Amino acid sequence: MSISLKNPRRKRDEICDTLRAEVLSGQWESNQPVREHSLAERFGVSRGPIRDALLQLTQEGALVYRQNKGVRVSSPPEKADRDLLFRLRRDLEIHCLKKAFPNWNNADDAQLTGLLNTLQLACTQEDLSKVTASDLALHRHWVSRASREMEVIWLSITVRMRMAYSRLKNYMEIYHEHESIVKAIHRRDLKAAQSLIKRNVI
Amino acid sequence: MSISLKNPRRKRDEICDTLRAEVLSGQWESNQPVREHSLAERFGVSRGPIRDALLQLTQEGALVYRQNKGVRVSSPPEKADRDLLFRLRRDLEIHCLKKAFPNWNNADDAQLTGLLNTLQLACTQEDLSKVTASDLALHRHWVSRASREMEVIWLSITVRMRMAYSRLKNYMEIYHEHESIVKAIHRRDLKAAQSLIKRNVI
DNA sequence: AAAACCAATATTGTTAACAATCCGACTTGA
DNA sequence: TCAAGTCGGATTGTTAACAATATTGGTTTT
Repeated sequence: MSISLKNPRRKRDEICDTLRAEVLSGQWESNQPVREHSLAERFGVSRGPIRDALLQLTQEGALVYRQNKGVRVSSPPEKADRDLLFRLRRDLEIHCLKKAFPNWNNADDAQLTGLLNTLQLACTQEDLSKVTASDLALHRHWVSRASREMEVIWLSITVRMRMAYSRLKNYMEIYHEHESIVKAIHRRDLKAAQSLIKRNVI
Repeated sequence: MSISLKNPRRKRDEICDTLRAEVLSGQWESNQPVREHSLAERFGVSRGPIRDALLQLTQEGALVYRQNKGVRVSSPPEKADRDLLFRLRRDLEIHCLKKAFPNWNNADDAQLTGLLNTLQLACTQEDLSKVTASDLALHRHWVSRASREMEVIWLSITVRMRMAYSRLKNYMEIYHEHESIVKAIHRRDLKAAQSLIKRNVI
C-alpha cells in the first residue's frame, strides 16, 4: 500500500489495522469478548503486541476495556450521540480539505484515483467489508494530508459511528457519491468538494 | 478521588494520569524526548506499563510516537487547527451537558462543588499546574456523565488544544467563570449553563 | 578536511514466564 | 433447598531478559 517497504511496520500496527477493518465491517459481533491468547495464536506473535493493538483500538473506540476482564467489541452509539458524531466528522473533514488544498499535488490525485478504483471494485462485488475499508481510506486521505493530529481525532470519531450504509439503496450510489467528490478535487474546486462531502457524510 | 478504592487501578492508569497532568501544565518542554527506561525507574515499575501509558497518551495527543525512536512531547497546534478544536470541544460539551441533565443527581452536584473548591484553592495559590488539572476535571465531569465514549473523544480534543489561559487577566476570572457554570447547573438551568460554557470554551 | 565506514552504546520492539485477579463449578452446612 | 464458601482453570497484569533498530563517536579513506 502506501507504506514504505524499507521500513517494516511494527506488528502492533499490522494487527491493529487488520482488527479495525474487521470490527468496522461488522465481522465481530457486538459485545463479543476478545481474548488476547487466541489473537496471539492467530497472528503468530506473543501477547505483547496484541495488547498494544487492543489498547490502541480501545482509544479509537472499536473496543471497550474493562479492568482485568479484557476487551469486548463496543456497541454502536445511541442516536443522539451518533448525530453529534456525524456533525463533528463533517466539520473536521471540511476543515481538513481546506487546509490540505494549498499543497495538494498530482501524487494525491493519483492516490485518490487508486482508492476510488478499489471502491468501485468493492461496490460491483457488493463486498461490504471492502466497501467500508476503501470508503474510509478515501476520506482518511484528505484528513491525513491536513495533519496527523487531525487524522487521529477523525479516526476516533469515525470508528465510533459504525456507519451501516442503510440510507443507500445500493452500493453503486456510494461509489458515485465518492466519484463526484474526487472529480471536484481533481479540478481544484474546493467549495464543490466541501458541499459534496457535507452531503456524503450523513 | 472518585475512583473506587477496593478496585485498585492499574499502574498504567496511574502513570498515564500523572504524565498527562504534567504535559498539560507545561512541565515538559515541547519536542522533549521521553525515555521509557527513566520513566520506569521513576515510577518503580518495569517498562511494560510505561509503554502502555505512553501509547495511550499518544492516542490522546499529548505525545507523538515515531517508530523505533520513542515518543516526544507534541507541539501545540497551529491556529487554524486550534480554532477548529475549540469549536468541536464546545459542541461536544454542550451536547454532553444536555444528555447528562435528565439523570443529574445530588451526588453530581456535590462532585462539582468539590472540584470547584479545588479550583478556587488552585487559583488563589496561582498554581498553574493545579488550575489546569481542576479546570479539566470540572469539564470532564459533565462530559463523562453523558457517556464514556464521548469522554474519550473529548479528552483527545482537549489534550491537543494546550490551552494557555492567555486570554484571562488573572486566575480568579477562571474561577468565577466556572462558578457561574456550576451555579447554573445547580439550579438545573440547562440553557444558561450551555451558553456559559459556550463563552468559557474559547 | 570531508565523507564513508564501522564498532560500541543506547533505545525501542518482542518474548516467555510469573503474579494477580476473575469466574464458574462444586461442596458444605444450616 | 439454598446460600456461603472455596477450589481450580482461565484470563489479564507485570516483569525481566533477549532481539532488532537507531545513534554516536571514532577511524579510515579520498
